[in-house]
Amino acid sequence: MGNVKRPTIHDVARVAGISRGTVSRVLNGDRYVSPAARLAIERAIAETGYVVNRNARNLVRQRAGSVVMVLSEPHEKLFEDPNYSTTIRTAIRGLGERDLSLVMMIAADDRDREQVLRYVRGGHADGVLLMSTHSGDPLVDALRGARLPAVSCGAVIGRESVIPYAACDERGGARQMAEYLVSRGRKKIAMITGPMDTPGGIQRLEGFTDVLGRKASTRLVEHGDWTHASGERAMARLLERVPDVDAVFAASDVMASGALHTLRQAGRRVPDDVAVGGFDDSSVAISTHPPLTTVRQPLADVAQETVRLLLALIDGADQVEPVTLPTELIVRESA
Amino acid sequence: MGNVKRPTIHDVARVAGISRGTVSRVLNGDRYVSPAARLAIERAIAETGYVVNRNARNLVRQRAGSVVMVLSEPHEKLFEDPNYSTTIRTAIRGLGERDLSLVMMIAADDRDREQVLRYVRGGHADGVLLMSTHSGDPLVDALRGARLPAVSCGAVIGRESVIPYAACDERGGARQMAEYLVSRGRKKIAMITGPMDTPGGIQRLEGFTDVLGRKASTRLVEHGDWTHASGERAMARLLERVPDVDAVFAASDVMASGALHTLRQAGRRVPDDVAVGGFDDSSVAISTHPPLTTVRQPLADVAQETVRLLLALIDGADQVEPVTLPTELIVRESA
DNA sequence: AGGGTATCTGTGAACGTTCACAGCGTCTTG
DNA sequence: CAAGACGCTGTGAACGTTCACAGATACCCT
Repeated sequence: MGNVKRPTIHDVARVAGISRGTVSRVLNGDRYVSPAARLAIERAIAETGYVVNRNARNLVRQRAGSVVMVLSEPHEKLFEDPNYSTTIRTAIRGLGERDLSLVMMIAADDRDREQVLRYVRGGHADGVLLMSTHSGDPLVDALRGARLPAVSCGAVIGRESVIPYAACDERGGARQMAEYLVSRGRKKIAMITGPMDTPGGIQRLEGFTDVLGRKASTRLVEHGDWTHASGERAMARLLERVPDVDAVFAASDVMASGALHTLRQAGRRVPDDVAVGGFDDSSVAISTHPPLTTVRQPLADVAQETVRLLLALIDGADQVEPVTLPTELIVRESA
Repeated sequence: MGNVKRPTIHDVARVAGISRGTVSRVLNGDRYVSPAARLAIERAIAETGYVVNRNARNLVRQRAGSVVMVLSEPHEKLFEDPNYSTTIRTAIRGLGERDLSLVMMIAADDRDREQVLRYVRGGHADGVLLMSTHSGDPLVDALRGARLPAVSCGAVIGRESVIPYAACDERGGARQMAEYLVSRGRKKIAMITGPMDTPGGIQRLEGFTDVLGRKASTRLVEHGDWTHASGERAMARLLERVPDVDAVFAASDVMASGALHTLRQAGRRVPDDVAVGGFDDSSVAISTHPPLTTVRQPLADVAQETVRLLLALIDGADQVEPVTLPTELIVRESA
């Protein structure tokens, strides 16, 4: 649009009175440039307003110049978390320092996945950042087949060995919550899990059973699917089966909010009759009544580590060690 | 990594026994290609697994090959809405058909904005998709200066004439809610607005006063900042000033949830004593007690229109007409 | 038959970089 | 003083496309 022609490296060279080879060298921080030349070139760059053309650079360097972040949300759950915002922002910054841009793709259905696959297969990305990918996802194998650097933000259960990841210590976080409920004198502690094909689903339950041991009988465990409605239903089933339940740990704040709803309708007081714990410390945690005691994840750190691993892979590392970071218990009024 | 060399258009030409010019023609859907040549080339493409190199194509075409979506979230509000997910997905699909990829940037603070500006100024994007930009944002003028196609998803108040947009009819939606509350016999209807530098803040209040007329006295209007806490505080002030208030319309579900909290603490029953209306139909709308009557926006349609406008601009249109789409009232139990 | 279209094809020259190479001073060192 | 090392510079050749142009064939119309 009405763009005046952009200055090229030739223009800079001409203005500075130096060859384009040397200009390229200062652009890329080569050692062998005389102070005089460097100064002249920097002046010329400022004067012309030169910015490198990424297409030309990436063409000759044989790179794509971008990393694609794939959001796999099997359900209609989607964004919802402030998680994404933090993660995306952190990723953008980390990648930006290496002149990589972050392109977004969503892999919610087969059509989406097809598109993602074509994209990465086509060599249009230098790496892949997987978000909330579940274990059965065909994308994982496809990506593996494409031999492209890929890292997951959050472990991909059953695939830890095939896709490196940075994640928070979900199991440890669940353990914190369970220990807290026990320490408050709760005796009959139930759990509402997430889907058992997600890391959050599996590992948060593991942490729970770590603490409760054989007290964590199947009678006290119900499975949800992260949604509010599933939290409601799971709580209803628990109340029916174990009327004297005095605490419930939901694997997400949203499900905890559903549980609160059911408890209220059943006339139970929270936390007096039943203590409720959530997970995520998402925005709903403070909009429920009472506000949720929950587990906070170190999202920014996880994101940063994810990017670090991916960059290492892009730089040619054969493999990288997964990273796990600790969570924090946030005590509010629901427990 | 370990990538075998990717086939180029030359390889396809060689395998098909046809010149690269003709290959390029079938790739770009040119009319003048004989059926025989087309067939041979398609075979060769399939055989070699050829995929066009975007850098080379974009280099010669003098395009960036991507559109950047800028998320401007002045506060810590950030993602939160499923809004984003829908919008992003729709945008990816729409842009994908034109071989444009969607790169994400966040402009929450000056450092971010600086980065965004460098990026678009540098010609690294063919267009800009503005999300939730507020009127004072320096980015708007900067973008304007860069003479780059830019469209906002949701109007930028005070800048409607400078940045084209697709948005839902916020004012009409607020009108729907106000009319509904009136029709249910509510007499003292209050409003909790959003920040008055956002379209949602201004236009939802306008719709409210459209219906209430002089009954919408300043006594009945409180300003919030979209957060839960601001909803709580605004409601508290309203209760103090107008104890006999019998309905409140909050400009967002999150603030409505805050209002519910305050009302409950004040011993008011919802909807019996006070009806509560929200806006957005976001995930919190069904996790509150009682579930919120709210206004749903046609997000997918808005996103699609936004992309359409941007593409028109990229294609060289001098200007485009803004688009406004109707909202829908969702009646639940809070009103 | 001859001239004009319409359809199809191949070729050369860009697009804006980086990178390897070669060249040339100057300094150090044996 | 020759030989090498070091610091710095310019040049040519890629990278993989598209696009304009020119040439070739076939067809239609007068």
